[in-house]
Amino acid sequence: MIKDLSQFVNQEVTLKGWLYNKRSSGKVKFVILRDGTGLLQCVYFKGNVTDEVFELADSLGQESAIEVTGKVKVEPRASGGFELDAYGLKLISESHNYPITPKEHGVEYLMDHRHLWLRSTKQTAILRIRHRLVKAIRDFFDNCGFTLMDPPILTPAACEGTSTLFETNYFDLGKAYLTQSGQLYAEAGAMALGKVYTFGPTFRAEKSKTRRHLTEFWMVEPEVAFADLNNDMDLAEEFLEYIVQTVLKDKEEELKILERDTTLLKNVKKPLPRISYDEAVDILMKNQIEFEYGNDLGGTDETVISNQFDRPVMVHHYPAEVKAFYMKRDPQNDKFALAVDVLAPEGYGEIIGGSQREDNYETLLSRIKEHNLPQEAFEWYLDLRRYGSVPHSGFGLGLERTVAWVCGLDHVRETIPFPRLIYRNTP
RNA sequence: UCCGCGAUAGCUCAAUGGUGGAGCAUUCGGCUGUUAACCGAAGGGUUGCAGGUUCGAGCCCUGCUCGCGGAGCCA
Repeated sequence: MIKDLSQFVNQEVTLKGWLYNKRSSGKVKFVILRDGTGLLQCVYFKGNVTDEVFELADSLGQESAIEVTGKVKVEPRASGGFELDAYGLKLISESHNYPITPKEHGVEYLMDHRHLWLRSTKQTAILRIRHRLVKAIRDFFDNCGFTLMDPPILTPAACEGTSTLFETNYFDLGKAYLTQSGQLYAEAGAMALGKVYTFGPTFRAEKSKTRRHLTEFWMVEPEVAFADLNNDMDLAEEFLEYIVQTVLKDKEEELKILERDTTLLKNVKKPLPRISYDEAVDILMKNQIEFEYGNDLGGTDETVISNQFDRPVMVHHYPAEVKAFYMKRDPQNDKFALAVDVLAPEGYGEIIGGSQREDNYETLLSRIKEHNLPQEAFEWYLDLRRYGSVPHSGFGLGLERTVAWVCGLDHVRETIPFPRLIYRNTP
């Protein structure tokens, strides 16, 4: 593979891949090979190679699948530091009029050709960082005694009762919905295994049209028995530090390709600042932001607040009214929910939302009624409070928002191979 | 659902109400060290759709379609 070439200097190698680009200067052809691990400039001199090979090099279209043979040379003039003094060239399969040229393209056009756009340097860097992030997330929880538990994707009712969900017919049982969160099921898991996490796709049918929204996205949701809100925040900051520092350490090359300024990412270390909703509102007031006390924080509010800090900030104790029914209220003041949102810096907004859960049967039942939720569908959830209920907490981290933040992208649509947006479900 | 912006060559974009252009891509020619190579030439258009105003509309007006950004909702 191209990434391993430093071990093969002055040796003959044969590599398979695709033609990324080519340049020519009469009797010299520069063929840039792409193999998924990097780029390699292959040099063909007329006279050093057969006429057939030279003509073939001349006729290749962008993204032709090829096999090249030559000697690896240290070459400061080539990007990457190595090049191939090439003499062999085989065509595996042709490519002509490749739709994505080395010049500029609009996002809409690139998204129409997403299946091909994925081959480009920037996109492969993003996909590798996404992969590393996913692995870091799994490693963190696996090493902390969590058990992975997969929740169902088809669910009988809304988890939180607020979002609009994708609906489908489920045989004779009526409607089923695509899950918007695995959390309620994770709570059942926490009562069985102590510490669990779910990690899978979730769906929202909201007509959200912003750079932070997808209709299908991935979320990781840890849930811990015998944990209160403070334990939850402790876990969140340790978790964030681990996954961000891991990517910084292992994906330096990819972050460089993306021209990511990693100054602020390096600050992602515990302790993260913790402020209450009231303190957050004070910050808004000091910055002359128009804001009605009691409302949830909007996108611009989050940006103003997070700009006050040099690392992610945790905002806790939100007004209970703007939060989900299952969140436990503060025993000191039941106007507030024991909830926490983690806001990423640089305007990336909420990447984590979590809370301590209501563990009292009577209270939870009355919340379900207040929110006009179908009690029958939540009987199993109420059982968790009937049989050995304990304080427990958890949070959800949006993978795509995290990838966008770490990569410094201005839209989550580039963080997932095939994004699903309200006006796009292809390719 | 609401607010704002946009749609012109395969792509990215120009064009004062008066003969629709450029760069890249494609094809052909030139160049023995190119770095989104460069130089020369050629082909390439129902200006998103439907109406209207005007002697004349890519440009002005109305409606529609599609897209982008934001709000709300949320991770």
